Amino acid sequence: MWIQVRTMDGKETHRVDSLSKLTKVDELRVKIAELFSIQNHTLFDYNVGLNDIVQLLVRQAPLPKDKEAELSDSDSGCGSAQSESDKSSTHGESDGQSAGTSGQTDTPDLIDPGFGFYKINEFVDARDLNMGAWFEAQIINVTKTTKSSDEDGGTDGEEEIIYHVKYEDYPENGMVQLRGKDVRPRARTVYQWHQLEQGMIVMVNYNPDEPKERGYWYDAEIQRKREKRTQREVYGKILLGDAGDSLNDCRIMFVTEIYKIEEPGSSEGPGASSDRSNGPECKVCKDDPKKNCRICNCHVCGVKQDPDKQLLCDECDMAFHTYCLNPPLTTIPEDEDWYCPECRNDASEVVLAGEKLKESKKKAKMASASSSSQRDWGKGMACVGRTKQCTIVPSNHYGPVPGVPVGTLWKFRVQVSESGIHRPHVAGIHGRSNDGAYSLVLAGGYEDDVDDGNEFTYTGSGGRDLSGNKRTAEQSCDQKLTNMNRALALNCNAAVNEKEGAEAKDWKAGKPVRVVRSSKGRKHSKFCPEDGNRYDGIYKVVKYWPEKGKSGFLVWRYLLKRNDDEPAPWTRDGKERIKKLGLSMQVKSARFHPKYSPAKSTPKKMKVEAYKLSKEQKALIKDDELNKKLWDEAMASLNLGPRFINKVEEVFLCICCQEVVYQPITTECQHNVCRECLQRSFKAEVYTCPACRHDLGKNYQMTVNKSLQAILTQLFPGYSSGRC
DNA sequence: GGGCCCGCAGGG
DNA sequence: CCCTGCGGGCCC
Repeated sequence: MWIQVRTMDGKETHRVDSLSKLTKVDELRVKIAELFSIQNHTLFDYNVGLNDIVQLLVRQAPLPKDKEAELSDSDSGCGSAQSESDKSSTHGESDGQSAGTSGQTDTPDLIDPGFGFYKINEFVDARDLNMGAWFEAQIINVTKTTKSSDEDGGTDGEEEIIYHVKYEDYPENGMVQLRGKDVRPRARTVYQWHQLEQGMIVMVNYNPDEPKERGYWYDAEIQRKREKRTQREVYGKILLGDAGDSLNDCRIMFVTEIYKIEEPGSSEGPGASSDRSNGPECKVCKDDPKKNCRICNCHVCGVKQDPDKQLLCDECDMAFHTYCLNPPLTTIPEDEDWYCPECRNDASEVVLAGEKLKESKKKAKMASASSSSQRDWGKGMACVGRTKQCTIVPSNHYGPVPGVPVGTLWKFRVQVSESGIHRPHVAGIHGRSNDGAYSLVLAGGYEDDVDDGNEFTYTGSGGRDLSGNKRTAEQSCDQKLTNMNRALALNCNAAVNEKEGAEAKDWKAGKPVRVVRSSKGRKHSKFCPEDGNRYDGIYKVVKYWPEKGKSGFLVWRYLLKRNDDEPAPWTRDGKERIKKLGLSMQVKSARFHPKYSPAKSTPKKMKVEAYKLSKEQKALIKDDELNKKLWDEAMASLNLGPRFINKVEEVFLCICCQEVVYQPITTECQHNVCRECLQRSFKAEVYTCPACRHDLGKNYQMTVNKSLQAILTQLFPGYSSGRC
């Protein structure tokens, strides 16, 4: 097996030969580094695209030395830590399969240098100072040095202990010298789900580049956890170390591998070397080397041996010994692709012209399966997932969402989804065919539609050929009054009629539809926003009917009319209200996405009318004496006009839940945290300020800052709904 | 600027 | 599970 590696600019291409299923990523890294004489590439550089299959077989991690002793009776070096009876109790265990124990049976003796927290030869975790992640390492030497005054402001001449470590998986890095704060006892305690609490600092596996994939081990502060019917979710702030950088609200994919951070001096014995880097790759056999596994080994015989004679099926990813095939293969096939007997399409399955395609495998149907496109899919806002979910109202809620005023503007559809105004990621109508439609988006997808603001026509969905994994296409057949089309019809105050449509007897009595106008609709409607997606309020379905669209195919059409007390955004009142509420384009995705950071979103400096605080608001701000400093900071942004509100939001953001503080506790260290968030922290027996770790004491009296709550409620009407 | 086609969310 | 879909980034 070989792979081809090309640089991004395409100038350099090398073939990496003699790889097998068992090639370690580290080995591959070294090979690539040699070929290109550079290091530290990303998957992107390797052209490993989304959905590309990179088969990794995980090397069995060296067993913890104490476990090794339990499992094998070839124990020789670590008897000192074990009693005689302990040893004898492990006799009888077969040593035949100790493939994972790296052949190095001697446990190094720990040498106490006489100072510092760690002994020579001890297994520890050590931080990589460039990326901030922690790696398994071993102490090779401990020395003392004299601190220079420019570091940490330490006094000149003070002694500092330097740990010389070797990263276990990166021997090519050689010896690295680290200070005490970048070394700690090897993590060995996995938290149980119920032990995880908001505010805890833990060690997690995270991949900043591919957040769904396995990555490196970082410290993280848990921001929230959630248990859904089928899955458990933990979100945290990834702490990148010295630079002080952090990534907020990152979904921790590996919730069963969240480690306790061990305190210096807590190690017992040599420190365990854990298998945490990889976890069991095979869910079936849990990487048990003794088991014959037809999933991670040969799919026919299940035996691990002869990895170089195992062919990987390009469809199902299973491995097959050449000699296990029927008939056996004597040579490795030349073809780029190889399919196992189960996946191979034989002649009888070939789809004849005009025949319906067999829908056997979804993957095979995807357009990318047949094209050789090298595009970098899966990045950007088209493909991001939601990072928060609106829980203020259920997904089948009719009418306005509390706290989201008419005129609210979002850059991306995913944000509209997060807000609860219009939940689908792409679809124009949100509804249920046996209930009704809750919301729709006007984005000019159908040119038959007309819009005069107060009234507009809308075209149903369907009638398009979406094969090729498309989301939209030419109209190519008639639409039916099913799915979302039927849902929207049910909003009309009339008995549903799937043939001719219907007209409401009393249109205002129909079910309310939240309407969002998108800038994409601007080519046809001047009521659409210049940019982004704007919530325009409640409309009702006056009537609906089938008609032949411009395409020549039948489409369902709807007439909707505005029925909302909140003024429409394009009216004088509406504009006034938008200004008053300080509504501005929300571009900040909860996901870390520097390209769309708010600072860059308004490059043009525009002179705006300063934000005007009412007398009452000014008084309330003055009342909040505890936060005088913060208010001074916020008030300095009054000249930003509506963006003053964003500033307030930023200044009074709760560090735990990342929302404007609710029922705020103003700590003695001058930070504001939601009462609930702080209580949660205390429940986890963390009695420090979540923002600065200042010790508040177990018996800290939590007093809600009523003045702050009052002014925040003024500035963010309805923000507290759903927060209690 | 237009075509391609991905993950994601939601319904059925 | 599978189907649907008035997004949106990347490539040409």
